[in-house]
Amino acid sequence: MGELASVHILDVPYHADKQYTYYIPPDMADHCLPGCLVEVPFGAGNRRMTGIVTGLPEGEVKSTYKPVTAAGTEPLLSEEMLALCRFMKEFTLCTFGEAVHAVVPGAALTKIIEYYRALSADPTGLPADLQERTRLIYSFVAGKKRLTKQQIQNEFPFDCMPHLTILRNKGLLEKQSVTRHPDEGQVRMLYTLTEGAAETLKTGDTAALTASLRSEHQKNLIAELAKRNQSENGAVPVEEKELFEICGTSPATGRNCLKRLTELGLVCAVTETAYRDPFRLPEDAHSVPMPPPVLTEEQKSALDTITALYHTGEPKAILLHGVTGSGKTNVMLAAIEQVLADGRGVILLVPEIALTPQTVDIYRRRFGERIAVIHSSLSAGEKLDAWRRIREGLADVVIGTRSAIFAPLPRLGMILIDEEHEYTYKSDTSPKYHAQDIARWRCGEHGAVMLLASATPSVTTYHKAKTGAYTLVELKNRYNNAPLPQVEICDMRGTSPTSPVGETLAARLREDKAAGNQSILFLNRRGYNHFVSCRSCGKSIQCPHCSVSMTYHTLRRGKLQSAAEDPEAFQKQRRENGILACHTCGYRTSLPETCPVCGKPHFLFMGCGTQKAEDDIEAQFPDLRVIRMDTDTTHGKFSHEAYLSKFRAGEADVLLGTQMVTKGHDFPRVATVGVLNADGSLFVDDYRASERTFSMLTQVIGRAGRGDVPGKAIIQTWNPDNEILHLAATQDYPRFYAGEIRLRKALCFPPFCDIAVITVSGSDEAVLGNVVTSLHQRIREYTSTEFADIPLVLFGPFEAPVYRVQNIYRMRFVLKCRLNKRSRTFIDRLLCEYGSGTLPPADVRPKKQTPNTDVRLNNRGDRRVSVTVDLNPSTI
DNA sequence: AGCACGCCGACT
DNA sequence: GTCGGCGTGCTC
Repeated sequence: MGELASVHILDVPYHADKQYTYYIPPDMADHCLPGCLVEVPFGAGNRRMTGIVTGLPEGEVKSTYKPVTAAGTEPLLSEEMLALCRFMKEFTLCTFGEAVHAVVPGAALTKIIEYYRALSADPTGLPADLQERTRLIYSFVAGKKRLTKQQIQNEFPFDCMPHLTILRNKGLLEKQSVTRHPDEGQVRMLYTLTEGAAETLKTGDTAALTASLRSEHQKNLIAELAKRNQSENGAVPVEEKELFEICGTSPATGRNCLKRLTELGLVCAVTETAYRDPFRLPEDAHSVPMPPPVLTEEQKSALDTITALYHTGEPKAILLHGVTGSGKTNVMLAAIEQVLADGRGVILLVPEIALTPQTVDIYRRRFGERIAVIHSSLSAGEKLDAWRRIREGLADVVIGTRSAIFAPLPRLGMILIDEEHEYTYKSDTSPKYHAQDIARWRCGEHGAVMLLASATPSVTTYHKAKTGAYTLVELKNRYNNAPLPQVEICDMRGTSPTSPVGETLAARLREDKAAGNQSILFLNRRGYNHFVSCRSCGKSIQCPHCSVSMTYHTLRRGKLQSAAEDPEAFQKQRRENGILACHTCGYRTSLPETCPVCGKPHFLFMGCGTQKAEDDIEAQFPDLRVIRMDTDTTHGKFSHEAYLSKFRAGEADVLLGTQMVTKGHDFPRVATVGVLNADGSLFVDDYRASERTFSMLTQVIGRAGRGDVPGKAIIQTWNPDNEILHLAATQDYPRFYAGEIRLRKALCFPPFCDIAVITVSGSDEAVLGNVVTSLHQRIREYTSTEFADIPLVLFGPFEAPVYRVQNIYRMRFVLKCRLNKRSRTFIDRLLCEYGSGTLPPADVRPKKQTPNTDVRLNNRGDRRVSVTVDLNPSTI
């Protein structure tokens, strides 16, 4: 009874991700509960592995069972989180361990690190029969204390594994594993007067306490503590460091004094968990709580619908569709208030924290200390602290990006997803979950409400609202009945595709400047020139590791020489002033002197990115002050905010940038918004291209003319007749939706089917080809026999849109089908069969492998392939 | 991922 | 005969 544990082991490949049964040694029974972290021996070599106890099955101890070797003190995962991990494994086809990594902060998990160590520091006198490479590795390791496999591998261009195995078998190297325990959190030591001392103080004064003391320092410390003891809100313990600073005591003396005073029974230490929160407001900031916003009639009625649904106590999903400027935030704020008043917590997801500091600020000022903000630029320890604070119930308003959906609120009442249509809510690494799916599941568990908000909902969400799965709540009026910005679609046909600002927009920029207004320009491409191609052979310069063109970036600014006047000097200057960068893998290199393909010396610089736009605008309008904002300029933690506040303060006339300039910033003085290339996102090979373009344009247009300045949006395009552009110009979502949903139905795209993308990748193209062929055969076999009942259409195999990334080749299959238990079982089977990462089944393998020449000594590593699946990916 | 088992070719 | 490389399959 109770002596067995079902364990899911973390960090195992998909096909080995099963529940394993271990027996619990009697002394560990208290610590092996469902949700606990355990350490178990695994595999033939009994490697130490971390696992999670998922259940305590009944049954006999079989002789094959191994024992649990260590256990955490209390469950790390609640029952809800365990169930959530199981759901994610099934729903997204990830491993249980990957789900756990998403659900709890990394710092909460035990890590077992394996090291290699040389048993003798002397690299001479090695056995004679060792290969040169083996010796090389040994002398490298012998010079160091201990190294991980990766650290060793990084030193050598060939596969080290076989050599390490040999060295270990010969007793020259030793493998050891070290457990790194979870971060325990920081505890602050605070000092205060003992109760006895406090009593004395009540009857007498400070002098009564210090009378028996001889040291001046001790007297000072007591005086300060006494002062804090008598403050209005009871005793206020103080940190050692602060205390010493106030009293002007050196740390060494201070500590001695405290020790002595403790012995005398006058002072005692209390501990307090220190939750790190770098974005916490200073104390006085919440002294003036923000009053709740006053709602318009329309907003009030929206809130009533939401409240009514919330009070059913049953899981509900609502789409709050409000045109830009209709005050969705006010309704959300009010909804949150109500849930909090009901004693339950909320999660608010935003697309990207860095871009919405004002949004976060609104909530922070409203809810103060109850808020936890979660996002990627927190350190591991800060994330863990926030997580603990939420679990303890100390924070019940959680604001964050995608991963905040896992916030362990004990009583969850509502999940709000702002800008619901944003692609950032879909994870692109395993587990490839969509925050909305997790939200729906959690709301189901808690009987909570999922509230999706957007001005341009995704077609799938709107469809659910239209067909009754979600409740549709609409806000149709703009705040104060503010008029929509006037939109002008500018035909750019016949102008040079490299000149970013057309005549209409140029005139408008001048007007704005003259009137003291500001403008925002949006261009969906970083860099200077999008690509560089050879004048002779026409080939563009490709990244050596990926199959994409490299983008030219300038490093130094300066007057650009004209190419027409002196091609030689022009090119020399380009080479000296800039570099080529790969936006796929980050590889950077200088511009070559001659074409790598044909050897000719002249290049054409094509396409326009933000850098070039900035230069051109400055050349065309010398008196305009431009701020450029893209991932190249905003690397620092707070640099977004720095640029934005500079712009808000009027220190520039034009804000030029990529996507990030379009997100919810309110700039009262912006009169004009310009979209430099509206076509950029229109003809992407993705069924959501129209949806994206519509939403992007709507958002950009909404930036124009806030405040008392009438706004104008100028959309430059080479396709002025495109319907999507016109629909966005009039902000006519219903018509956009009607057209789009017809198209989706006719072509069978979501929401009328689901899409599964299976990717096979590997660094050996030939082996990859074999695996792809084999997998293709197997899919066809399955779909005509065991899984013939699944309605499905198979596309592929074909090369991924970017075939090669960092020297890994990628082939794809696209499956159109309904995702349900049955079709997931099918894909699960494929992953298990092909997921072992080894060779394809014998029947499709070439008879003889290429001879094991010196060039390809790392046979094993080269021939590995991996098969992954993405269900309803955010891009295809 | 890592380990052992088992098959086939090469070698004492 | 047996040693060793490589491929296959399993991990409580």
